[in-house]
Amino acid sequence: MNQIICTVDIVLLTLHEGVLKVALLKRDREPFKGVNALPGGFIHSNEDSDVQEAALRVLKEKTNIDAPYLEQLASFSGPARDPRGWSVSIAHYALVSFDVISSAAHPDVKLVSVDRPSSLPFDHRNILETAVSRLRSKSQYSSLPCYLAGETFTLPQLQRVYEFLMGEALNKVSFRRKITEMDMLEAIPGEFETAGAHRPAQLYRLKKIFKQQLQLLDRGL
Amino acid sequence: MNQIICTVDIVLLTLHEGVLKVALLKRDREPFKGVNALPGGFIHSNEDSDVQEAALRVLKEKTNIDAPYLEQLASFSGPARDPRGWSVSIAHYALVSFDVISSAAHPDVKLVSVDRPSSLPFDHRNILETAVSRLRSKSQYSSLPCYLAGETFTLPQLQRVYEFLMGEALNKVSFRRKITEMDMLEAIPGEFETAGAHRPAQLYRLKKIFKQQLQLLDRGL
DNA sequence: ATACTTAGTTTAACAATGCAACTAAGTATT
DNA sequence: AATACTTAGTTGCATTGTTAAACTAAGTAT
Repeated sequence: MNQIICTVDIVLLTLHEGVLKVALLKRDREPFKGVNALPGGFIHSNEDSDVQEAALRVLKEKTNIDAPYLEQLASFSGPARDPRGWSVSIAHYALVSFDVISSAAHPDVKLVSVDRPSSLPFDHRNILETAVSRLRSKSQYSSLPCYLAGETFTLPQLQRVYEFLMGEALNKVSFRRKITEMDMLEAIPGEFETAGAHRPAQLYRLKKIFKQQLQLLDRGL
Repeated sequence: MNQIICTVDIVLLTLHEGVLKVALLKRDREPFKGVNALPGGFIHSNEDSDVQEAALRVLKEKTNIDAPYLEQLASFSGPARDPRGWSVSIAHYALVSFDVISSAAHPDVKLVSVDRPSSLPFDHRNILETAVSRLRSKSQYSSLPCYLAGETFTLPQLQRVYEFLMGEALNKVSFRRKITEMDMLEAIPGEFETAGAHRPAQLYRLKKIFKQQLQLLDRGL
């Protein structure tokens, strides 16, 4: 059997200052030592129970972040993507609110806009684009964007998240109808967000059942 | 670095006699020698240019089939799924019409209904269920089912394929409107399917552009 | 010639969506 | 303290999309 390098990479995405950003980490070893790259690492067959656990472990070790939502993205493979040899990277993507990243406060983690294509090592540009495209596509008909909105949020806040990801303005009434239809949120009794000289907005959170399980719509937003 | 076993498995699906069937192959070596399993094999780093090519090669070698549509499904991994040790299988699924399988005429290929859960080795039951569920889910809003319908087909035939996969009767007018909207088929001039004592149906084929590229709908069927 | 069957289209009822205008509830201004 | 202003959240209606039923089309069987 031929030797194959087996790794995981994580595309950690967050919304900050109205743009979608990815967490990059300065590589601490060769190849590409010192270059900013997606957090990644080898699968450890002695401690990981599967690749998803490997991804969660790598993310925790390298960025000190426990991702509330992490999903397998795809495999990226070939003889040339890693200078060390024929490799498979099983890429994952994770969504967090900005405060999860800032409270983890890891000094080497850098947030970079996904649209400003700084040069990335390996095929990380390709992995990143696949992740962003998957996120945008799933935003059309699922509860996925909620994981970017944080623990609690108002409906107008959530609508702005959806609108950003889908790249278009959404009708307020339709949006709220669809969110109600998904039946994944619960109002936090008595909690409102006061954000200026106007009526405060009700705060919501994801129902427990939907913490790791996406809710899907039949007919999109 | 720890040694990890790196393989591909292929879920080859087809429609035959009104049921969805998966191609199984009698294993020619240990582990599970002689047992029916999904076609699979090691990635060959000296000849495969990526895992997709590995999957196409394995499928061709083991079943003599060139899959017109093959897509990555997901990775399945862990210390226990393969008795030889910690392993990753990058599973793919492929869709073919029944005549592709019968014309390949491989003696060891067995077609089995996906609903009759004959016992499968490794975690192949899980892989199979994931593939079927992905197929059913993508059938809701994409051109994927066309690959099960063969090279040429009539609209009523295609509708029956969609209905089978979606598990519900579809409205004829709506179905045809959505198919037109997808704009992925071309009528074959002058070719009709005469299937009994009634009006013949126009034959269609997938436009060349959509031979490997799915067409998606905004709002499902 | 007439009946029968399935292909494919038209019509009209019905359901989903989206806009505009409304009420609600706070802060800022006079 | 009354009024203006802003954003939250709802209501009603016009518009658009979806579907069932009925129709026409084109073949074979009787």
